Amino acid sequence: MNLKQLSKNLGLSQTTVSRALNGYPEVSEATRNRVRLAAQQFNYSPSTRAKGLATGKALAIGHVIPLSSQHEVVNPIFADFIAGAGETYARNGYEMTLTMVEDTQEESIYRGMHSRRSVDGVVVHSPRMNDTRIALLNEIGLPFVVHGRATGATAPYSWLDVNNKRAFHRAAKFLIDLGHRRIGLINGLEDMDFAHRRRTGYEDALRENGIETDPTLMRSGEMTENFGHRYTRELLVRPNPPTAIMTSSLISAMGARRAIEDAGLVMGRDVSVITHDDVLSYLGNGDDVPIYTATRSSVREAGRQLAEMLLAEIESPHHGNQNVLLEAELMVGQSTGPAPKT
Amino acid sequence: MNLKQLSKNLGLSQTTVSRALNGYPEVSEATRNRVRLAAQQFNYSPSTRAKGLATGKALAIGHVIPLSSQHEVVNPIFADFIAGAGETYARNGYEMTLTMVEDTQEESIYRGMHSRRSVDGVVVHSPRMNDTRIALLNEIGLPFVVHGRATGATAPYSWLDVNNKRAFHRAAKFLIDLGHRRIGLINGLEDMDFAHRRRTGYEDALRENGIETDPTLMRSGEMTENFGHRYTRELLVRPNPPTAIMTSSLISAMGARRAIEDAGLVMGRDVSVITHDDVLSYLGNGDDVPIYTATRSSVREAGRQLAEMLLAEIESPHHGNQNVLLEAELMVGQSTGPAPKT
DNA sequence: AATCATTTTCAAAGCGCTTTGGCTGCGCAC
DNA sequence: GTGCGCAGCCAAAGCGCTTTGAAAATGATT
Repeated sequence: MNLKQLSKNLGLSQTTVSRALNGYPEVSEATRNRVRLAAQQFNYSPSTRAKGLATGKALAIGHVIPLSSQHEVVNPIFADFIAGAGETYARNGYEMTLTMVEDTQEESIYRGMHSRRSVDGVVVHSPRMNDTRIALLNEIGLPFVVHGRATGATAPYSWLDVNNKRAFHRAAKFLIDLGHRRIGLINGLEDMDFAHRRRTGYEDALRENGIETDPTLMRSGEMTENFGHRYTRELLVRPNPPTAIMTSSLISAMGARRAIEDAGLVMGRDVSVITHDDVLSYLGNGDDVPIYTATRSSVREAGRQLAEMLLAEIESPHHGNQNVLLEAELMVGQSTGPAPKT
Repeated sequence: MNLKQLSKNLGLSQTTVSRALNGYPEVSEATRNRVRLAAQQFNYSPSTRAKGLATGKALAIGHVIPLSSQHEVVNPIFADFIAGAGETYARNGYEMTLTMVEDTQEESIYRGMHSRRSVDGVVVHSPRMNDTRIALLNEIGLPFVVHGRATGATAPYSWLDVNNKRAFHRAAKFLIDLGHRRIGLINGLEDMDFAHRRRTGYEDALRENGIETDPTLMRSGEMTENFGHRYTRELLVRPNPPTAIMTSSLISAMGARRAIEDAGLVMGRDVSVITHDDVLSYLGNGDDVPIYTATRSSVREAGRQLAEMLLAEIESPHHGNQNVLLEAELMVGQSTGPAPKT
């Protein structure tokens, strides 16, 4: 069923039917109802392609997910982020198109999206330090919002981010207050902007409290379970092992815990752990009392909000850039305790 | 830059330019090269929408991800599955559109996709027992491939599945051979078809070896860490606790391990664990020696293959249905050992 | 009853592409 | 020199919608 057939059926012109369905005022309520009913009855909905052609809008948002070319790891937060964004799109009649791409080819993907006009805007995921995508998107004029920020980007742009620096600052301070002096950091890849900020927060807290930072206590890598395990093990066999460890994700925290227990130690007593928790739906940090003390911020909620920002930007451009900084909560769980006296 | 401008620039008709770019033979190689060069130079690529309108194809595949309406859990395998499928689509010039939807509204989503012709085909995720989507898609004539199977579906359809029944049968047999008699099952939601099959494999193995199945040893739910933990704890405080546990995902296995250790027991010595492992990129089951003994099958590879099946179906319909059954490997890790003598 | 202002409807153009059905001009056979 | 086949190109229609500009119907006003 298409517009032509539907309007013939109703004995109306395509114009009228189109207008009736799209809520234009120059159509009487009586006919509008008649049209709506018929549309429903015949299960008519306008072809996205034709509509897009006629209006010049794609009614679609692109998400380009970079796969780090070496590791081929899919960041597990995407599923939840996208679920959040998807809710917003669905409510507003937008589609979401997903492209997974090696980070080396991202530029051509964005150019392609723009020149074939397949999306009205894009979400930039996992910004790196000095990310080149921002300049690129500004240049080609494709609306976008960044999930995170890109230290080093010169032009202004819209973003939504968690206050990673403050979160890790607070977490480190919390450990210091408990008497910890040697605190390990198991961070995400530090060319990622968020990981860089987290390290800064951690280092600032140490310095402000008169603790020298020790590069051998910090490590960055893909946030997998194995990475958390491997590096925690390395830390624990040192002559002077840390009494506390901060990790960038619940998954690497689980690896850390495994290493702690492998070493015959008890998490929260012998070694404290604080992690960042993105509140992924399938992970969960304990039922009532959190297992891990954590800086917490829902990535799904971030997805919802960011999508709204992007749609607003698309529907009324040139309203200036929007910047949203979400604060993470510091939730105390069972994984932290006073530094053991040696 | 659009076709019209490009052809004017070249002093050729739109027909010729279009044909040159799409590789039709009625164009001389000389002009074809000239056109290609110019297209590249002006960064021309045809509008997907216009192309779609003209050809009647959308060059897009829809993935509809059901969110269980009660739990709002995003199954973590989607990220990897979609990464796999995305590779195939990218290679073949297809886009992927994603819709996250409460399972109660799926039907209208599929109907909508079809009537607005926004996709050429869809992937059906997480089939349930007696899934109604298969009949629906057959009825409206939208090409599809199911990731999994739907026990109870009457009409034939294309699917790609892991041999879940055999995998769990083998795993249970493996435990029985080690002397285990009381084996717990922590399964996914059993209205999901895969979970049902896994239970059947487990039960068959018990019965074939003269062990009575005990419903109080089995439980099904969302495959979260917390679920694995909670139910393992329940099992372990029973008067006659199981000596082995099978779980449906690495994540619930991690929860099970946590409960085992909370109880002061050692996994692999006091309680054996076997899990299914979907080989998610960020999880990893140990580095060299697997931590968990597992039935293993890469969901990412499944995504790649399934996407290929779907594209084949779209490009040459009526070739009959394709069915692919992947076998899971049984990888022995450190989480299993002989049943403790009581 | 005639006029005018609204309201309601319509025909047709246009969005950017593909594709059908010619048309042109060249080389070859007769 | 006429005719034919073929390679190479083109004009125009059509895909399903929106939107412009105009016409028809209605109601209010005198």
